[in-house]
Order: sequence, then structure tokens, then C-alpha cells
Amino acid sequence: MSRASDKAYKTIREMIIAGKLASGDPLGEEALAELCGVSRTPIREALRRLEVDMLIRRTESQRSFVADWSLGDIEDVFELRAMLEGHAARRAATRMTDTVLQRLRERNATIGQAVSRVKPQVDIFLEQNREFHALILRTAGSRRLETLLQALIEQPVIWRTAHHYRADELRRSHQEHEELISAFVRRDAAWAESIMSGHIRRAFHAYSDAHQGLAAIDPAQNKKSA
Amino acid sequence: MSRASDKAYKTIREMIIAGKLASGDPLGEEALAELCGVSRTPIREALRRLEVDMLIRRTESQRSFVADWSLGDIEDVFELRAMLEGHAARRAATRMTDTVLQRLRERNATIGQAVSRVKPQVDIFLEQNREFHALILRTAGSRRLETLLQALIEQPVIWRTAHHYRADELRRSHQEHEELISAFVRRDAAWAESIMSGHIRRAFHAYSDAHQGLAAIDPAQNKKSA
DNA sequence: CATACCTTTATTGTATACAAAATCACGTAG
DNA sequence: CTACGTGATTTTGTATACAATAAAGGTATG
Repeated sequence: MSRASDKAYKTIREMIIAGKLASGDPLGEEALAELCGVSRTPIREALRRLEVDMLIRRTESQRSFVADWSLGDIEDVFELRAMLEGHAARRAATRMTDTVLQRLRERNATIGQAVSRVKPQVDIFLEQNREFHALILRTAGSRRLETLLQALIEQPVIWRTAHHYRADELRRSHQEHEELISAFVRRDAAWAESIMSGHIRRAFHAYSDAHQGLAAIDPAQNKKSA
Repeated sequence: MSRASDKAYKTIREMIIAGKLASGDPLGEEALAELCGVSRTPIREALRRLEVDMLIRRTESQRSFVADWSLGDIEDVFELRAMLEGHAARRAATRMTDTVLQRLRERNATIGQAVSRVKPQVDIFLEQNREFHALILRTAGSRRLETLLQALIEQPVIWRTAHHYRADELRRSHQEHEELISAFVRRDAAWAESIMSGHIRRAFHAYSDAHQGLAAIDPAQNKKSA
């Protein structure tokens, strides 16, 4: 991560996720350049990346603003993930190898340890969970599918609040992963698809339960504009 | 289209579609800048856009090459389109309004005229067909879905050869659109989804029939490298 | 008082120069 | 003959200056 554009990307991204930059805040290139300690050139590149991440929105005249995520938007993302990751699981089931299966087992074993505690290690869960899903996605063997899903999975708007998941929800997640592995062992594509689809849908409800009535990005953190 | 980066984008894109730049050809920023008559700055922006279009591929060291599309890759795209556009049709069915319905009818009427001739007007077909699908996509009411599908639909690798579709296939397409409208009139989401999904899948077979044994981008047009 | 137009100001777009990095070529040692 | 290292060359990354364009504000006029 030595390149300046990466640094700018990470910096701005983190600030949006942390709420330092609230929905609708204008993002002038000059201001961001000073903020990140780099010139405008890498800032422009970072803004492009953030745009495909859908973390920022651009007007027709190319001015940038922090994107606003309604609960409906977030539901859309989960819905698309359910469909696409289900598809990935189906494809992965027919292409599964023993080595990948072994690595999936290892990942989920780590997840099992992390969530079996009274106070689950959420950071480890998130990390291993990501790897678990990434492994399946790669096994699906479709570069295009991988590209599309990457953009959805990386959505950090959701991560911001991932720490609020309840312990029983995390354990349920671990259990569903085990089922998924069973489906893969049997190379049962339809089974894998339906587990995965339900797995993602459940995640959405866990998310929305934890945020009843709250907007995706807390408007209380808004500090600018009258 | 006054901006230089747009000009560069279009120029490079056209050259790739036309086969002037063959799969695997290296795309140096300097060379492209001279080719497009602009500086490297807008070229870099154009390359980013072409990358998300999946028309170019970048190495880990950020060097750019014309992407190579195997038939399997193209099948992947159609498969994803079938799933996502089917999903869009399902959502659109529950959100359909009479004004949109009317516009769909108009579009497909134009398509009907274009394909009823002995020598179908393929350009008109492609244009109206695009509008027809775009209208449904917009009615689905999911910005994320729209973004994802845009990237797939715009795939110009496929357009290159769209002119080779047979007349009966074009008429069949028109007919399926009519069925789709029927499903929308009845607000039958499941019906709309299955018609749309089949519609796209059939389009793939029409495509692959027209290109039996041929690579996606004709290697015969390769003029560079020994 | 409202509106249209013009001036001013801020912001994005482009070009260019230079820095950093990677690739290639070549030569030498094993 | 191969493998490796080193330097030359090409290619990408960044900074900065300037041009073009859009937003903002103020003034004149209906």
C-alpha cells in the first residue's frame, strides 16, 4: 500500500465508514488532496474507485458527494448478493475439489472457535467469513461473477455495524457454513445454492434487526450544513 | 461529447470492437495518447472505464492489455444476464405502470416493423431492443441492479457480431417481447421472470450458433506480433 | 419585488514535467 | 548452457500549472 492513490482511497473510505464524512457531504478534490497529503491526481483515481464501490455519488457535472444509503438500498444489495452468491455456490458445488473443501473446513473451524466464546471475537469472524465466501466465489470459476460480487461484498457500509450482530446469530452463521460444506461434499449444487441464498437473507435480517428505524448512515453524526 | 477523456474512451473502445486492437495487445498510455490526440491524463481515465467494462485487463503492475474473451466467458455473461434481467423483470412486474407499459408497446411495435421485412433493419432492432430492456431495468427500481446490469449489457464484444443474427431469430425475439408485455399487463412477476430468463438464454444460443468454432474476437484480424 | 443577465469565484478537466517502478537486454559467473 | 545480477529503457505514478466549465452572488431592469 505504498501508492498514493491507495492511501487516498483507504483514507477517504475509512472516513466515510467511520462517519467522519456524512451522507451528502461534498467532496472537493482540492480539500481531499490536502486531507490525504497527496496531490489531486491520485485523489481523482481514488474517487473513481469509490464511485464503483458506490460510496460516493457524482452529479452530472462531476462533483462528488458522500452517497446516501437508504435501508431499501441495503436490502437491494443483500437481495442481489443472495442471488449471485447462491449462483456461485451452485457452480462451486460442481467444481469443488478436496483441497478447497479442506480449506473451507479450516476456515469454518476457526470461525467456530471465534464464536463459541461468551464474547465472540467478531474481528476474526469477519475476516475468516470473508475468506470462506471468497474461496467459494473463486471456485465458481467465473471471472465476471467474481467481479460483480466483489463490488457487492466489499460494501463497507454494512461492516460498520457488523460488530452489533448478536452472538447467537454468529453461531447460526457458523452452523450454516457447516451445512454448506456438507452440500459441497455431496456435490449437491441445488442444496448449496439454497443454503447460501438463505444464509445471505438471514444476514440481512440480522442486520435490519440491529438497526430498526435507523437510517443506514446515522444522520445524528451529521455535523455540517444547517 | 466534448471532454477529452470521453473521446479517448470512445476511440479506444471502437478500436477494440472493430478488431483494430486484438486480444492481448498491449495498451501503453503514451501510445494511446498519441493515437487519440490527447494527453495521458484523460487516457488513464478512459482505461479505468474500459477496465470496468472488462474490455481491458490490467496486470498486477498496472499494465493494460486488450482483454481476451473466450466463448466460456461470453457464456458466463449471458448466464449472469439471464439471472439478473430475469430478476429485473420480476421486480418490474410488480412496479409496472400504464405509461411504461405503453412505451414498451411502442418500442416493440417499432421492432416488429424492423424485423418484418425480408431484410430486417438490424440497427433499428438493436437500438429499440436496448431501449426496451433499459425501460424494464429502470422500472425494477434498484439502482444497484441497474449498475450491475449496465456493465453486462453494454458488453460490446457481443454487438460486434449482432448483425449476423438470422431473421427468424429477430422475429422470435420480437414475439418474446410481446409475451413479456402480456406478463406485465397481468402483473405476473414469475411469468415475466421466466420469459426474460429464457429470452436471454435463447439469445446466447443464437450467438453461439452464429459463431461455431470461432473465438470471441477473431484471431485472424491479428496484425501485430510475429 | 422578482427575474434575468453578467461578473466573480470555486471546482473540475487537461497538459506536461519529473519521480518511481518494472521490464528487458546484456554480460558474466557457475 | 543456464542462472543470476546489473544497468538501460520503457512504462506507470505523482505533482503542479493552467484552461475550461459550472456554481454563486450581485446588479440592473422589468
